[in-house]
Amino acid sequence: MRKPSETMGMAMGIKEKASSNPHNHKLRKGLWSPEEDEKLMRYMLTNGQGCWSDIARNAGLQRCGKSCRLRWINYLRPDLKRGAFSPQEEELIVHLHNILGNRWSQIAARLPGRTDNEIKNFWNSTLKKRLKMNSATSSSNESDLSNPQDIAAGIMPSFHAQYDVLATCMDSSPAPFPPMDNISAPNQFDPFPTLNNRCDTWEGVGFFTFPSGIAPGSMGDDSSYLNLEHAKVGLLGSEFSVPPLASSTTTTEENNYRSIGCGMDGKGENSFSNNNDSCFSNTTTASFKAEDDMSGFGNNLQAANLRIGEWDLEGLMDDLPSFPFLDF
DNA sequence: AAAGATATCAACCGCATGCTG
DNA sequence: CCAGCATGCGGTTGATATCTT
Repeated sequence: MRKPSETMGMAMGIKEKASSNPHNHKLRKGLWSPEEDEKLMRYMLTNGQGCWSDIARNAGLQRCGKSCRLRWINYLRPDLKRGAFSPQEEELIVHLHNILGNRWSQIAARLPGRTDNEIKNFWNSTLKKRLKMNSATSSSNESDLSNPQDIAAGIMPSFHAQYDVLATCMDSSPAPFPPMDNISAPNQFDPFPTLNNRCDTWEGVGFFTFPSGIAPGSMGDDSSYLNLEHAKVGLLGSEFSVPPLASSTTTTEENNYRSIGCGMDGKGENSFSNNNDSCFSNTTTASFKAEDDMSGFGNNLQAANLRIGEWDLEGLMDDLPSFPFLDF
């Protein structure tokens, strides 16, 4: 594992020498030197957060505000948790990714002290690979890869039961769920179907359980909508509790994490709000980002022209008690 | 020991949204 | 309404550490 080191910073310092020339007003790029870190850290601790371009200027940094912001968020923030992810954190990340997909900032908001970048890197470099290996191992033993349930089981053995729940839901509920056996042709197989942007596709519903009497899609006028208002996230036959958004910190940055507006944004991605009420009053048809997410059985789902509306995943998560094994 | 392959992660980039004048 | 700017997000890149041959 590569550790941040001064040598890296020094090396970059040399590389960036030209741009740090006082007569050259080009902004510096690349790795931060310890001196730059100190300047930014000192400024932030003294003055607090403000306009990032002002911070960059006032702190005497030849960096753009964006770069300063990133450095602060990902490295200098005092409340950052250092070191490797604990097994509990790993599991939580996997769970949250199943629910939220690649919404790293949303995931990070539930892992105090961790940054979206860190989680994203960890997912891409470690978890994805590990789960893929699990999948391969599992599938070579007993599973038929044409069956999504088996894939999910291979990737996340502990989630197998949730697909049973899904199957039950599908059996008893109308319209919104595409038939599982329509989901994928074996040779188009995305080795990772359950891990890609789960809530962007119907794959995600596999991990939701519904209270009795509430059938998925039965709450809205349009039966193709999935209303998650009362859905709970299931795990291992019991309710999987997702930790609430981090609330112990008071920095603006942390608040920013929590101030994502409700509804679907222009990117076609849904964003969420802490305001549960406003979320539901703001119904929007979601045309989820699909360009690189609809691999595997997602393609077929897209073809089915399904829509997901009235998401209140934020509310859903906030309603749940704390994740039990995290000692934040 | 050296070279190549792989893993890791800091930082950048482009795009989108929100705010303000 | 529009333009410009600041901010936030997710994807990607590239440098370096570590592992393997």
